[in-house]
Amino acid sequence: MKEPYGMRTAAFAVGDYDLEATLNSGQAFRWTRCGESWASVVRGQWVRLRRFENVIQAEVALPTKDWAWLRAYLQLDLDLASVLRTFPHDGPMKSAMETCRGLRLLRQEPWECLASFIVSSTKQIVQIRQVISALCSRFGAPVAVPQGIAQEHAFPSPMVIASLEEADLRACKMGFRAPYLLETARQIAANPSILNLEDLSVEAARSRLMEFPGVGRKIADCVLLFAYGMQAAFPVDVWVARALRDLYFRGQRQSLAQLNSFALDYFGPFAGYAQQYLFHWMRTRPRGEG
DNA sequence: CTCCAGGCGCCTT
DNA sequence: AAGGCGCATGGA
Repeated sequence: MKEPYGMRTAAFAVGDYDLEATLNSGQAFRWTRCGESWASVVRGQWVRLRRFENVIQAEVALPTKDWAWLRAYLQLDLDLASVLRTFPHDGPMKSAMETCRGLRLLRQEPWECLASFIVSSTKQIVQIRQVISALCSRFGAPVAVPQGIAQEHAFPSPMVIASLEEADLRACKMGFRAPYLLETARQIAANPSILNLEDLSVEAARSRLMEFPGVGRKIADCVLLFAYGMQAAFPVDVWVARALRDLYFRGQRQSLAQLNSFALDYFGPFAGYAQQYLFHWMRTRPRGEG
C-alpha cells in the first residue's frame, strides 16, 4: 500500500558514493556527524543520512513524497565513472582517485553557497563552520525536527541578512567579511533574479558573481562548481595552488592567472571535479608524503 | 610566542 | 598587468 502522505525515510541505491568524504570535504559547512549518521539542514529541511552497503538512507522531519530535492543535492544520478575517465592519467591524479574513491560534488542552493564562501576567505574550515552555525542559529528560521532532536535553523535568506546591521554579522565572528556579506545580501534581496545564472556560460556567470563585493575569482568558482554544477570552474585556493605548484611546476611558484590557465587546459571538461579530488587528497594525506 | 587559514580590495610599480 | 599588504579571528 502506498502511504498517501509520504514517508519520513527513503533509501537510495548507490554504488561508488563516499558519503563521509563528500559531506566533509569543505564544499558544504553544515553537516555534523552523529554516530554513524550525518545531519544537516538542506533547503530548509532537516535531514539525516546514513550509508549502508548498497544504499544511502535518508530521514527527514515531516512525511515526504517528493525526494527530488535531495536526489539533486546529493547528485545521485551522476555517473561518476564517466567523470573520472576524463581526468588526466598522471601519478598525482591516480593517487587522488584511489584515496578519494567515491568522492562526489554536491549541488547546493546558490545563495547559501555564495554566502558561505564569502565568509570562507582566509579562514580554516572549522572556523567557517562555526561562523555559519552562529549565523543560522541567530538569524535562520526554525525548521521542523523529529522528536528528541535539538532545534535547527534554515540558512538565513538574503532578505533576512539584508535587514541586519554590520555589527550583527560581526557578532558571528566573521570579521572583515561582514560588510561584504551584508552588501551582497542587500543586492540580492533587492533583485533576487540576479542569481539566475543557469543559462549563462561559465565565463558570463563568473563575471556576474564577481560583481558582488567580497567575491573574487576563487569564491566565484566555488559557487559555480558547488551550486550551479558548472564543472569546468576550477577554484584555486592555497591548497590547490600548492598542489599544482609542487606536482606540475617542480615547486616553482606560479601566478594565479597562470594556474587557472593551466588547469583549464590540463584537467579537461570536469576540471572542477578533479580539483575537489586534489583538494581532498592534499588535505587528508599524511604530511610530507608524495 | 609565531604562523597561517578553501581571498579580496586597494594601492604601488 | 602584476605584485604587495592589511584585514578579523582563532587553530595549530
